This record gives sequence, C-alpha cells and structure tokens, in this order.
Amino acid sequence: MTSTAAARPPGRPRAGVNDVVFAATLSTVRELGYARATVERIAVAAGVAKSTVYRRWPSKGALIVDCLLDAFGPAPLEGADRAEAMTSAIRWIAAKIGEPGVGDAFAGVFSDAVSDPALREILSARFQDPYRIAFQNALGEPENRVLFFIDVVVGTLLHRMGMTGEPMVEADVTALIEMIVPLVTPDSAAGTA
Amino acid sequence: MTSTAAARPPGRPRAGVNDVVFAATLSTVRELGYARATVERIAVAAGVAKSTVYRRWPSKGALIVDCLLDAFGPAPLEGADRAEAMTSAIRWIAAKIGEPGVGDAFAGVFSDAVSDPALREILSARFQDPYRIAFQNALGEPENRVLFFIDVVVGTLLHRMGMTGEPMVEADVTALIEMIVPLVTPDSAAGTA
DNA sequence: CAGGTAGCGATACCTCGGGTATCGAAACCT
DNA sequence: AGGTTTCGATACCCGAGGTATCGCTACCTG
Repeated sequence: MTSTAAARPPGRPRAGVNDVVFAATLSTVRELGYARATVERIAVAAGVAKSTVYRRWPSKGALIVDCLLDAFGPAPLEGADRAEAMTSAIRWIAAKIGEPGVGDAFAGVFSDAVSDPALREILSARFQDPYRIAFQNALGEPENRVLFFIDVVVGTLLHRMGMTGEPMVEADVTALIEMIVPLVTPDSAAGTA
Repeated sequence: MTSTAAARPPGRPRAGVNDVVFAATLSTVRELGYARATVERIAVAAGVAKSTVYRRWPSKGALIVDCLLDAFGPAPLEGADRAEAMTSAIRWIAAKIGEPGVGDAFAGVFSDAVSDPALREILSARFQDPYRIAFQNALGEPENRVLFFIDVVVGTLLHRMGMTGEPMVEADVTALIEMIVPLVTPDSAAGTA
C-alpha cells in the first residue's frame, strides 16, 4: 500500500523554499511598497530565480494571496460569547493589517483584483471563503450577514490604509468594534428562537 | 481693469473637450474595466489625441479623479435633521458607486493610489477633502469622526464592489445606514452640550 | 498683414513590470 | 545508467504609462 497518498512523484524534488519566498515578499513590500515589489525583486531577495517563483505560483496575485494566508493563519474564534468572538476577530484582523508589509500587500492584491476577475476568484475562494465559513459557524449568522460584516470591517481598515498609508489607530478600531458588535445575534436568542 | 482675473493667456485657446473626455472615460471603463481602459483607448473614444489628454492631466489617476469629481458633483446635504442628512448622503454615495463605470473607476483609482503616494495626495486633497469638510459642517462632527465615517461607508461599498464586481444591493445599503446613523450626534445635543 | 504663443493630432519612442520560453546543470528515483 | 523534474540564468514578448517631436492651427497684438 505504498501508493496510497504521497507516492513521491518522479524527478527532482522541490526545494523547501516557500517560507523564504513569503518572508522575502513581505519584507520587499514593506521596503518598496506593493507596486515596486516586483516578482523579480522578490525572487532576488529570496535568493531564488524568478522562474522558480512562477513555477510555484501562476501570478503575482496568487503569490501574494498565499503569502497572506501564511501571514494570517487561522482566525482566533475563541471567546466566552459571540460578542467576544467578534471583538477578538476584529482586533486580530486590524492587528494583522497593521503589521508592516501585510497591510500593503493586502491592499495591493485587493486593488489588482478589482480589474482582474481571475485574481478576484482566487482571492475570494482561497482567502475570504475559509474565514467566512469559520465565522458563520462561530457566530451562527447567515452567509449574507457575515459577508456584510467582512465588507464593513475589511473595507474600513483597507480604506484607511489606502487613503493614509498608515494602519487604523487603536481608538478607531475600538469605534469600529463598538459599531459592529451590537449587531451580532446574542447567544441567548440563538437557541430560543 | 481688464487684467483683473481672467486676462486670457496668449496662444491658441483650449478646445472645450473635457466633458467629452469624461464621458469617454466612464464609458470605456464600463466596457473594458479599469485596467484595460488605457489612456490611449480613452483618447480614441473621445476623438482626441493621447497627447491632448496628457496636456490636461498629469497622469491617468489625475484624469480619473477629475472624472469622478465631475460624475459625483456636490454632495446632497439637505435633510430635516442630521440623521436624515447622513442617510441621504450614504444613499447618494452608494447610488453613485453603483452607476456603471463610476464604481469601477473609483475602485481602480483607489487601488492605484495605494502604491502611489502622489496619486494618494491628489485623491485625498482634491476628492476626499472637499466632501469631508462639507460633511463636517453639515453634521457638526469633528474631523476624525467624519474621516471614520468616510472610511466605513466608502470602504464598505468599495470592498463589496472589489470582491464581487457588483455594487452593494439595496438591502445591505440599508443595513449600512442603520448601523451608522445612530452614531451621529442628534441635533438636540449639539446646541445644548 | 506679420509675428508670437500655445493648443492640437500624429507618431515614434522610452521604461518598467508581468509573464513565457529555453537551456544546461543538478537531484532524486528505479 | 536512464528517466523525470526542478533549479538558476537569461533572453524575450507584450501591454501600458508617460515623454518628445513636429507640422499645423487658432487666437491675440501690433
């Protein structure tokens, strides 16, 4: 039964270089901004050939999306109740977007996706959907409601980032939380209704 | 006193072609999307040379910003009270962003601005600031509060537009209004406090 | 009418960045 | 040893923003 799952494919195995590329991506974006962080420069910063990058990711956007997935990791959904889970999730996203490079990369790939349906599909399916589903389960809210919350939270944070170049300050993140948290269905209503 | 203000400068006067270019810009963006709406194509659609466009606007971004200013016009701030003014303003922005071409152009220029500080400055100074000041006066809210409202409203609408390619549906715009309007200072508190 | 100035269309051009293609050299398996 | 795939290097294509040149045209002033 050696052929079950991971019967190593023939040929030279890939070098375990993804993490290095992710790190190089974020640091390059941090130093030069999204537009000037070319794939060429990222590859050089990672000590890798440009062709190697394009062998792993079909486009710059796909690379950035995977890089963001790596940077964000799983959403923290622990909390005594739903209001607390929502609060911690918003603070988590705000903090991630505030990390140097991450916010720029996020805003940049989002921007590219506006004019690129293929990238939009990648961003939606690989990045947004997993978090959306996790939030639906954690909050017990319907899909369209969670999508609305995502639009508000991520849209607000990215707009601030895009217009000022700086992440949203603590006080405004708190205002954002105070605006949204009252909208989640309280735990008591979930079981009874 | 013929030299007071508008002593016409020497040389051939400019042809009154701005409106044609604005219309061509929106229709080209509507048909091809932001990225493929090149300055070349816009110029051809307007029946104008590319060099003429660049003589009037220093960059594609600046052209789009002026085009959006023309498309948006002054903000409607009439309303019996502040809550009503806020409501009508949000519906107005949502409707404008929903117009074919306008939303794409807005999202596109915003995206470009993320990686282009010069364009960000143009967008902030020429587009956002006038509306921000008008809202400050109409709502009697401090600058940072109005900036927060703009982040939430515009950010949410653009995020929806960017992720789905479609403007936000009526029901969600209403949800957005119901979320924000309670946050504006009521008229009664403004004079008494 | 002559001369100066500046917008206009046309066109050629530069630059940069995403993405592709090719090649010889490795690395791994059977 | 032979097959298969990756790797780095490099050259290349293409589209788009932006610049520059040039002959022409419209307008004003003297």
